Amino acid sequence: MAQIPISALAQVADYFKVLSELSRLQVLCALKDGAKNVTEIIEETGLGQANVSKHLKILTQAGILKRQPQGVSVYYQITDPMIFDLCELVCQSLEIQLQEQSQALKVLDGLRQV
Amino acid sequence: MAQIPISALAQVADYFKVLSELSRLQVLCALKDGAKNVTEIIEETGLGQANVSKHLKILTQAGILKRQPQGVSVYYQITDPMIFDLCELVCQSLEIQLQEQSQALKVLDGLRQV
DNA sequence: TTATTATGCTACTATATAGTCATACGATTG
DNA sequence: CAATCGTATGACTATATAGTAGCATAATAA
Repeated sequence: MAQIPISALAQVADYFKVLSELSRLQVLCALKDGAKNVTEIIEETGLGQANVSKHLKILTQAGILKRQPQGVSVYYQITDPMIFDLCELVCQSLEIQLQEQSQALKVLDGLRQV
Repeated sequence: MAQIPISALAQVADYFKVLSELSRLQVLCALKDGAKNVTEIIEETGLGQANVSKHLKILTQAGILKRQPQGVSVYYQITDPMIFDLCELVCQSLEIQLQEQSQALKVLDGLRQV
């Protein structure tokens, strides 16, 4: 605790907060294979326009997306693919938890048979 | 998008949500060097008792902590040190952002001198 | 210019949850 | 058993924010 200043920890918390919304993760997934404009993101996620716009702003302010106006439309792109490493790690952890739970269920099942 | 089911994404979002609170990160940091009981966690974080207890429950339900009653007190322990890898990655990303921002400021400064 | 399309902005509502107080529970001790 | 210590829980308030509707703005086309 003492070694990590509270302000730094708060920034980390804020970063996680940005990633803690299903809609925003959907947007990030939509951009996984490259830049897309707002309309395309709306189509791919099925979210409302104003809503998508809001989330794009939040993600951009967090430094996760880059905004690139191009003619009439605006393209958004992921700046740091590290995001997907984060998701990867969380997914692995969740999988392990599921495995352990199913193991536990098996054991319980075994006990019931006795 | 289509390749990742929405329910899986929602689980990841929930996981990030658990980590998106400063108080909970403080608790995790307090447990970084090993198991502690609730009283010790309260002392180290400076948070209220009821509050700590609540956060401990959330962290335990998320599978991040393990609960171990021991006599009168209850010890909590981190189950998956991967948490700290996550924080590490986020910190690195934040540092890079800061560096880029300071670079940008330098450039602006240079322009102003002309 | 006017129309159209793409995006952003400003309230507003509804919901979730952090923190706190008071109380309850559970294990140990006398 | 009663008392006490450590922890958990329920009720409550205050705050934050997701989603939405409607309007504003900017770029292009007719």
